[in-house]
Amino acid sequence: MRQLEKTNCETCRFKSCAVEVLDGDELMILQTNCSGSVFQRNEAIFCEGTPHASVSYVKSGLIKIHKNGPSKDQILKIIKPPQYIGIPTVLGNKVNQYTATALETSHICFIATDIFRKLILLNGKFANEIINNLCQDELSFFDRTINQSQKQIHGRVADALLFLSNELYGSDSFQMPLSGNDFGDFVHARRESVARSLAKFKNDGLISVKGKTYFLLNKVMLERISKSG
Amino acid sequence: MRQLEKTNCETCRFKSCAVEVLDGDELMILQTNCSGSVFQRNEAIFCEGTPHASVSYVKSGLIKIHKNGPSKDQILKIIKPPQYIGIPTVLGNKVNQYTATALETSHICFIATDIFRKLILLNGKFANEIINNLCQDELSFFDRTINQSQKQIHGRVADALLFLSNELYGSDSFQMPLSGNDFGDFVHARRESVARSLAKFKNDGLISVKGKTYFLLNKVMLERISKSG
DNA sequence: TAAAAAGTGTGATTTAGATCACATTTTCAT
DNA sequence: ATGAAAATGTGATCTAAATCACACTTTTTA
Repeated sequence: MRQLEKTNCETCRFKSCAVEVLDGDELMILQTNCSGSVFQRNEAIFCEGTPHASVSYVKSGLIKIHKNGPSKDQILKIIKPPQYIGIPTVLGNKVNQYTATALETSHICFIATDIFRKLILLNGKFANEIINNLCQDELSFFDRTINQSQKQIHGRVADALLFLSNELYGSDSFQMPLSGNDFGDFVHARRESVARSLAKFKNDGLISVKGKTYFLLNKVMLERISKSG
Repeated sequence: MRQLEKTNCETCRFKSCAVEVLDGDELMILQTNCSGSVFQRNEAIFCEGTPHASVSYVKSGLIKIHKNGPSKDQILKIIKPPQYIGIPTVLGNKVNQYTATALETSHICFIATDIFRKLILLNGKFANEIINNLCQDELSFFDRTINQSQKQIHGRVADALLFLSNELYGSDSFQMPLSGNDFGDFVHARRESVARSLAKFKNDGLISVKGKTYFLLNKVMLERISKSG
């Protein structure tokens, strides 16, 4: 059984926007019902199909949200901190509708569902922040869905590289957190197709790869490939 | 310019779950900032790329939510009443990220964004209902995305028929609200591919079509096709 | 009510990417 | 360290669905 540690929400360096608006009493409620844990690469935080009674909050690390489909696993999104995960699961259903797995060492807090709901009911500002969060999420998921389903493989792979560089790491070079299979699950393609696409990008001098380190050498061109599909 | 009519929210027969929890004062606030209008088939309620300052609420009719992709339009979801639309657009961005178009004559209410936000901040129960709504939405969108991107055409078309029958009309026969092109945009396929799939289903005795009326004759088999991809 | 426009059905052809096969490299456990 | 297991790269083949082409039907509007 995983060891959970008590957290100190009041002095937490990684407070969410939502928690920022809580008053003293509310923070105390959170405090006494929140605990944290560390997950290593490839450890599951929660699993599709199992019941779960906590909202999770990513304080550090990197998480993939994935779900089994008719023929393969699919990565719905990649989450970087600070961000809540599993809100829809916990508030909408009793059972997780997807799996969350750490892609690198990650610090996660767990907040009991009923407490989370209590905070929503108590404090409109908290609720408002959560709503903003869910809305932003929905919009970016729409975007991703459309791009993934209409572009062809080179465009999708270019998209993913730019996402990793711009959104996740904020740098033109980064350690690839995804295995070939994961990359495929992320861009709706097979591992082999992704490898071929990356090989072409290397060959064309758009990227270079040393071990797990990726360098985006020509982002302008990658953008163009992403746009043209 | 479209004519907007004052509504009476207190006596409205189509109150949302969220509005049900408002108290007298809050209902008054809503009342004075809510107006309605009727949209005919193919009329747009709001358009992608244009600014919008109201949340829309579908009281009756049927709405498609669609968005331009790199190569074609895509129907993200089909909304039946009672349901809010455009919450993410209005609360997340200033500009609509997608278009909403009536598929049949529809009654829509508009609630000014700042009022909607005010109600969230004022009443945690209202916020809670909105959050439930957004969560439910996200989960079903995940499901749909995975199914659409992993099944092949017959499975996707069977899915869509079952969705229309079970979710939208609650009947084994219904008037098809989608044109061939729309159907394609909904199941991520071309019009021709959909026609071929429907032709096969007709041929195999799974459905029959008279004009715009569809009869699902063998749902068990359609379920099986949907599952097997 | 006629003409134009939009929507639909179906055959023939093309193609992106899945699938298969296997060699090579990396990672992991003993 | 060493062998087993997992992950990766790349060529050859196959296939689902897009694309193209065109006849036919329905809807719109002048």
